[in-house]
Amino acid sequence: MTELELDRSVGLKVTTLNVNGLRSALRKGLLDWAARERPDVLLLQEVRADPMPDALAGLGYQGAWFPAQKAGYSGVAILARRPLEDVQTGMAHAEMDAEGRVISAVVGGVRFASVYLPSGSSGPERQGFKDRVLGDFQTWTDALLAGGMPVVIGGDYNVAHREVDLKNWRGNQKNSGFLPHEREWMTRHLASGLTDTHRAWLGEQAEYTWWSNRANAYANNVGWRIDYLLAAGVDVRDVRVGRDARLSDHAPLSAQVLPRMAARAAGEGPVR
Amino acid sequence: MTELELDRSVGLKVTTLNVNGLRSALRKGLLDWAARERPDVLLLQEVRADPMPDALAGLGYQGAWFPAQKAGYSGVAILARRPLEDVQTGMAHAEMDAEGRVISAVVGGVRFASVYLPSGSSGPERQGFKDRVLGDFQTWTDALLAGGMPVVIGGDYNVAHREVDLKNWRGNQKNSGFLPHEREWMTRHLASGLTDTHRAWLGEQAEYTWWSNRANAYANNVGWRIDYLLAAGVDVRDVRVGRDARLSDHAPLSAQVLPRMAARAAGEGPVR
DNA sequence: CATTCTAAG
DNA sequence: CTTAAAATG
Repeated sequence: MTELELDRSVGLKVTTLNVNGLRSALRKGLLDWAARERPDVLLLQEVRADPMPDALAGLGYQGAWFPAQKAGYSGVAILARRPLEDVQTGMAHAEMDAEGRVISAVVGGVRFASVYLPSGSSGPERQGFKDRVLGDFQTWTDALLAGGMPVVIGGDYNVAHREVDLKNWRGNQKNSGFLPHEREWMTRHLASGLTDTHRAWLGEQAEYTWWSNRANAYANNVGWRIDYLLAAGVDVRDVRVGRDARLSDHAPLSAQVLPRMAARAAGEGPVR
Repeated sequence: MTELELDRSVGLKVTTLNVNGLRSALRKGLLDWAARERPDVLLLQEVRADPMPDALAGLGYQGAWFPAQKAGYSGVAILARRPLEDVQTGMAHAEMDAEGRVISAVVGGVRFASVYLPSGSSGPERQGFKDRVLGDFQTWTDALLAGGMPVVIGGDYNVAHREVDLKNWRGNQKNSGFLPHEREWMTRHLASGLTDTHRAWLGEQAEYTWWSNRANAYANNVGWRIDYLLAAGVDVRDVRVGRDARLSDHAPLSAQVLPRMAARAAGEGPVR
């Protein structure tokens, strides 16, 4: 057994990725990427397909799927190379659950959640929906954290938190995703006991996870950081944005998740 | 001036083509094809676009367009490298004209019509529509022929006339496009004074103008002859199917159209 | 601008 | 199987 394998055996590598259509991401090389990166837990959003159990089975993944009622729309999934325990589809919220936006499962003693919060960019009606469900989602995470089990939430929040989290913060102060009340909600969300592991590990440097398909947003790195890995009760290290993966309009966001004890024993200083 | 150019100067080269989306055909090289083939008159069906006056303007074509009311559906056009006179959109038939299925214009003293008769393959309702309008279309061509002007009708009739006109005639006797009453209608249509120039020039050999996109119909040449150039009052020669063009699921069908006198003077024996 | 779905062929 | 549009992001 190599040192690398030893190192990995103490934790779980997790990746969150908005695939913008799983079939599209597969065409763009998701399988090769997964074979290379080998995350232990893969949290997918905007799957836009009914359950595809064979999608990553060849690489040893099993999965739990939560599609939207409407075909080709939204949908989340959680895949893992270890047993998935106590899968929970949805968050007991009729509107959110009709759109397939939350799924969670326990892997290695940690509850992992794949979350796709609504976009408000298509109009006032959807912004209203987003605004309403942010509060309900907070209620759900409050209950989750109260359970006491270690938690990792990965997903597309459709909110950039601070000015450093998008290229044109000045011009986007009136646009969905960087509205003052969305940013304040994110501040409260993090204060409720969830660490923004990207910020904690990588600091204040600008690094984005989503680029519009319009213009040349990606080439010019005109992006937003709207995908997060939030953690409670675990230590997290090696947080990394896979900017070059090009599997969708979002980048994969990965990290090593370590049980508190194991990390302490290693004598390092990981996040939280 | 070469002999070829001299030859061309006595007549008009006409091509009919179901483009299955003009934008798609442009992507597949319609412009290069037109620059090579240089038909004087181009009869297009299934344009599936609003008027695109610039589409072939660079090659010296002017056009008349008759789109369907429903965007992206059906639509016919007639383009020519000579002046278009007396353009007539539609056939004074509310249902047909709402679907942009007939347009005609006079070029060089000949009335050219671009026709897209309905498909019945999507179900009984559309087959019923097709069956009804075949009679109305015959009424329209009767009036056209009664006018006494030379006529060329080019288009997608969605009917194969005889057994030689499709690969699997036996298996298609109950399928739209080769139903007995459709074939009988075609027989009467031709008997009303319109020459099937393809049959007249090329004889009994099997040659198709459309291949399904399914399976490997094109590679196996499992096709149908459902596109026609029908003529009255003109001589027609050099009828040719451009099987290798691959501009859509249909092949272009081309011919030389000669005023009766010019053809007679040349001492040849053209069609009719 | 890219995705998936639908209607139509 | 392919096109174009519609909805959505």
